[in-house]
Amino acid sequence: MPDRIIFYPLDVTYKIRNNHAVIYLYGKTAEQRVCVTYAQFQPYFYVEPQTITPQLITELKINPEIVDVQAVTKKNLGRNITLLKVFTQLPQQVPFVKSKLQRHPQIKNCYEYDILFTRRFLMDMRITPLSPIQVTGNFVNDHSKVQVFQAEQFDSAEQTKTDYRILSIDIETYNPKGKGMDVEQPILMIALYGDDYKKVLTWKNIPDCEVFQNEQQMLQRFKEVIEQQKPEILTGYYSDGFDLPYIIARAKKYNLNLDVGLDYSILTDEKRDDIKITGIVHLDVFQFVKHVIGRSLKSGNYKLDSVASELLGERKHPIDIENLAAEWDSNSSRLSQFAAYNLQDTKITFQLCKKLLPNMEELSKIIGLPLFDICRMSFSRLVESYIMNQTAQYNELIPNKIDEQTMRTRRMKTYAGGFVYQPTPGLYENVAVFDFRSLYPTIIISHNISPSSYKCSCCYDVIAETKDWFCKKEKGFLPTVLEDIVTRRAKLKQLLKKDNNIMLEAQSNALKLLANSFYGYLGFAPARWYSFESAANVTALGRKYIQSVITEAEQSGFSVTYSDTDSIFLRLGNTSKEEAHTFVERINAKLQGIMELDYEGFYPAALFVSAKASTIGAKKKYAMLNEHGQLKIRGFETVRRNWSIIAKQIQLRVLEMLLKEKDKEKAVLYVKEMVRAVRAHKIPAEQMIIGTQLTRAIESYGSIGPHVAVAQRMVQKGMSVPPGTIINFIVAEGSGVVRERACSLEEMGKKLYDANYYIDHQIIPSVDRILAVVGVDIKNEVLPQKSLQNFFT
DNA sequence: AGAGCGCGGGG
DNA sequence: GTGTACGCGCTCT
Repeated sequence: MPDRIIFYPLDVTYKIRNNHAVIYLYGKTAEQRVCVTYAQFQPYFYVEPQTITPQLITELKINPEIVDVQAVTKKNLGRNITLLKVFTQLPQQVPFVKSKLQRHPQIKNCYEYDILFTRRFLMDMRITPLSPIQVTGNFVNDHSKVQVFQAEQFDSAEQTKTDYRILSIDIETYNPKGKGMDVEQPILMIALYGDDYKKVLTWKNIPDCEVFQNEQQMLQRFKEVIEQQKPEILTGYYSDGFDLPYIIARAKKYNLNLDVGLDYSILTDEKRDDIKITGIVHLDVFQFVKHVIGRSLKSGNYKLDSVASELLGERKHPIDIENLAAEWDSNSSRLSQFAAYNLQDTKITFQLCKKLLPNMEELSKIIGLPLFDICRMSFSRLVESYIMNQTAQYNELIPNKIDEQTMRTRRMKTYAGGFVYQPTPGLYENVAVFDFRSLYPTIIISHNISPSSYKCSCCYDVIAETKDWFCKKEKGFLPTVLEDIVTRRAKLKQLLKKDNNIMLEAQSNALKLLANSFYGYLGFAPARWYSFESAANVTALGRKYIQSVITEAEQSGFSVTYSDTDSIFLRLGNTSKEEAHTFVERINAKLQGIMELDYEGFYPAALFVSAKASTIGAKKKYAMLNEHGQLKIRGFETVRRNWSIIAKQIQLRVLEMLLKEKDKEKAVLYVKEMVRAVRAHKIPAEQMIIGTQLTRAIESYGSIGPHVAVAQRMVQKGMSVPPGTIINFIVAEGSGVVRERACSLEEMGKKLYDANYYIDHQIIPSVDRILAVVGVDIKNEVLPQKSLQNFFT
């Protein structure tokens, strides 16, 4: 007698058992974690023959890897197409059989051969991650940490919600000042934070911590806590790139088996930049922030402190982590503050995860992909996955990915982008920023923009600028999918008016995100549904619409400072902030449908710099001062690590002097003074250090940059420089290219740093475009003699 | 000018 | 895992 369970799928994988692909769905019932297996799903793909003949089908069936062939009809961009559905024994045979059949003289093309097997299963079986399903089958014995339920059948179930157990992790490592990630150094603390467990593990006597003899025992305990806490979600901040790879590397050193997977699989970071744990969803909050919500944040960076501060109103503990190594060595009593700092990081990561989870959950359900994938995908991939999920409903064929050559061709072909109101470089006061993102979805829907409706033979209604037209009679697949998103969202908004439910809100956000990403997807070169003509006409129409808003803004007494694809920066002039609000309301009242101008924020000061070698303002490169006196810096590369401390410091001070203090003379004097100090070698060499990461094995470098040259000498001295090492170097005086003069701090000895290099390549580039805005040519200010010298010789 | 390479997040 | 991010800017060749 079979059992029945209500199951919430969280993640999916598959294994080969007895020459058969078996799906392993990991998730939970209302009570506990469970693994559901299913063995009746067969891999397949499609081939398009010249003509379908019984002989061809018979011939294909002789193939040892092919288990069945069926004729099917699908729609391919509006046209019907007859195909053969070719089933193989194993998923990995699909690409193999596809390559073989592609060479067959009677076969024109192959389709859907690169849809991941687990993805195919979810789509075809209509199994939606996180949505409960009724599973009929039996509990069986298997080598697993959770009960395994062998499924015979899946049925729909009542859509109820369940909670997930989250465990947040964060490590602190021994990392003496100035060094990058170095897995040769030990992990000092591991914090874990969940609903029933909030603890810091360490191996020195620190109050309120779980103290171990050594790092190895601490790591062993880390594994135990995961086993005891039984999280469904393990979260961290940049845990894909730091915490987990670090833990894996240290465990490897001690030959410690990190078999945390629910099938006893070992945690590994081999050959991938994300880390998957079988049966436990590893959510790296940073990935989701960076890919999905980053653009909507006020903060210009994605550091944990900034993001938590903005989303939670909670900060990291204000402690200088650079001092940890020294305090550790001296057994300082202040170590408990570092433990508290460590725990705080897991706490805010836990809270961020909880806060963002509804959005991720709804995206996961709407797009039909597991949370693991959702939290790591960029907009275009989210859109593509959503469209792929919709193909079944419309019987559409999924277009193939394209080859490298086509990709290059697509990338070469450009079209006029979104409207860019060229900012006049300048320092402005009272700037209001508006977001105009729902413009493009409306255009795609109302103008039926899609590849299948492009230049139809039945209607002719040209778009003035492009002389193109789109069918008015037959709706294209893509506009249909997009309109469905918009309609669903409109209904949700009605519901939200009555019931301000967090999940409905998240659903609405997910749909908004998809709708707003649709246009970008059409022009995204690797897109399966890429359509140059569609993208080009969307922007052409967009420019028309936006320009009319800009005209209106100007007529209302605002000056437009800057505008690009999705935002407009207005200078208030004599008008007030309230009038800006009124203006937005007035525009919104006129806009049709869901078209909407969002008020993004108000900035008392804003600085726009010019693009390189141009008097036109650079796109997405500006610094603004918000109402709380914080600088919002966008697009300046100097904030990065591979600039010297001195250059970063000078840039920040100059921006502060211009935006906060509004004192350009002071800024110029400051730069001149710093240049003089650099020239006189009054700045300590430490401030001149440029840190660049060695990303691979030293032998594998073709071109030898300054950091590689320094690393080569380190190797000669017998030091180990594994990939990931940050090479700190200083450019010393002398002749030859930069590489020949790059030295580590130790190698500097009595040598002097090359003042000219730092002035020309670090300091001036970090401020020249900023100061150019206020009419200062810093190069001339700093090097006034040059022109005179030329004059006299 | 084109190719090669590193940046972000973490400590 | 039916696999291999992204877009920009610097340095070397």
